[in-house]
Amino acid sequence: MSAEERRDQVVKAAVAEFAVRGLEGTSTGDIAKRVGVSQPYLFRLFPTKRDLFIAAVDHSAAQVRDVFTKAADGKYGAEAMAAMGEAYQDLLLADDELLGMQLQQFAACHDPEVQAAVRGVMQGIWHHVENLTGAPVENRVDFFAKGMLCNMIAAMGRADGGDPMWQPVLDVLRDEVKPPRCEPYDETAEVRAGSPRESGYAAYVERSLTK
Amino acid sequence: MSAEERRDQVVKAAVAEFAVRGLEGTSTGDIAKRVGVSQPYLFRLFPTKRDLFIAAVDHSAAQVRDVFTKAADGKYGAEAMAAMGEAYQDLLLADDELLGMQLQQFAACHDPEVQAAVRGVMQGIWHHVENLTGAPVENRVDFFAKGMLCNMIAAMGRADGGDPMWQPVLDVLRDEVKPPRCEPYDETAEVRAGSPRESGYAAYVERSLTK
DNA sequence: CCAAAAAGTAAGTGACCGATCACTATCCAC
DNA sequence: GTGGATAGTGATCGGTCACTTACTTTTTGG
Repeated sequence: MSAEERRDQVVKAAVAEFAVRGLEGTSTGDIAKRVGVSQPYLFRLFPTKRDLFIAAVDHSAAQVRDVFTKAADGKYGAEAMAAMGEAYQDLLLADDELLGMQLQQFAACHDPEVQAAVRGVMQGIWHHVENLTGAPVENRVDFFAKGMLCNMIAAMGRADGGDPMWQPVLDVLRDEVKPPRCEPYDETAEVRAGSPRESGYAAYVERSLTK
Repeated sequence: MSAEERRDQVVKAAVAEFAVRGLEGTSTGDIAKRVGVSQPYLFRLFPTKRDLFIAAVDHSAAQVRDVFTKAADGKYGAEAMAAMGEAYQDLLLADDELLGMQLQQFAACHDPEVQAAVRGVMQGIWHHVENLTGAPVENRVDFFAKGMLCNMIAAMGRADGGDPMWQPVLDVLRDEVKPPRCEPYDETAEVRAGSPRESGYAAYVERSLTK
């Protein structure tokens, strides 16, 4: 198997492991065992454990961006954001790993290199949402804030094992995230100067692909 | 020094250490060194490292509740929630440890015992806010969601070292968290059946004190 | 066919970590 | 003062972990 294929496998396994136990709680041996290779071989594919963690962060962020892109396909403005909110909640329910990485990547931000990576990744998602929806900053803040609350509630226990007291909260989130704010915003408003929006969505995707 | 005083010292040191490196990333030796006692002595005060972590979670949650209580003193409804939002943001700016513990406690939720503790603590804060403000669930969801977003942004880098791109986001948060929703809610609305509100704020404080 | 490059591993290494145990020092009631 | 409770420590143990080295196997291009 080529090194590149192995690297992909390793990153996926790393996401699965890091999402549960975090950067410091996961051993490289656990990841190697999941892939089915020897533990030392990981260090030929990635120089350090931290680099592997950052690759896992990048991978799961790319997944989120893809889901947003697909959800918003052909839509714009409030409609696009509604579809994205729904898609994100479905994704959280379907995929534990994504939630775990969200939690763990912020917890690992005490490491400057990880912090820089997380910052870049979150900027990417932020601009991606901006480009996909064209929504003003207030709506995007709301969108992201609700997403973070979803993460927190999911961390405390998924719907089954968890406490039913959060159910009304989740109901509110479902109702409110889908149309992120009740009052519609002005989709014809001009983009403010210096906004990354001006670079365009296509340009952004291209940039993130070539990187 | 009495064991009880030492325990308090240790918990405070544990908050400082755990907030940065998390449950798995912090060694008991680091905590002991910060307190100025030997590492084995920690295990006479707390049976395991995890128990100490949970004590740290409880401690920082009590701090948040205290800040909310003080901020809401003499106020109710929207006014109380506005004061609490402001107090929370000030607290986040003034106290790195609180933010760190917020991040780390959710990341450590893969451990069932930690998860149970975090769930209890967050329920406490949730009901506390409910009792202090009497605000309906939509407003509290908004309040908590914005708080989580604050945590995330702070994790990616505080105002100084960080990226200025989040400044407009913070501005929105400042404007919106203070009056949590622009439209005022009906403060005379009857409390829904089974709501913890019926137990009353004073009763809640008493319960949390005797615990 | 063969040599070089690439894929992959077994066996370690030194450091660290949570927890235990056996021990000492200090205080206080009688 | 003495005996018991309590505060506190040094030494250490079994185990783990990230990472290295030195080696073997497989693939591949000429």
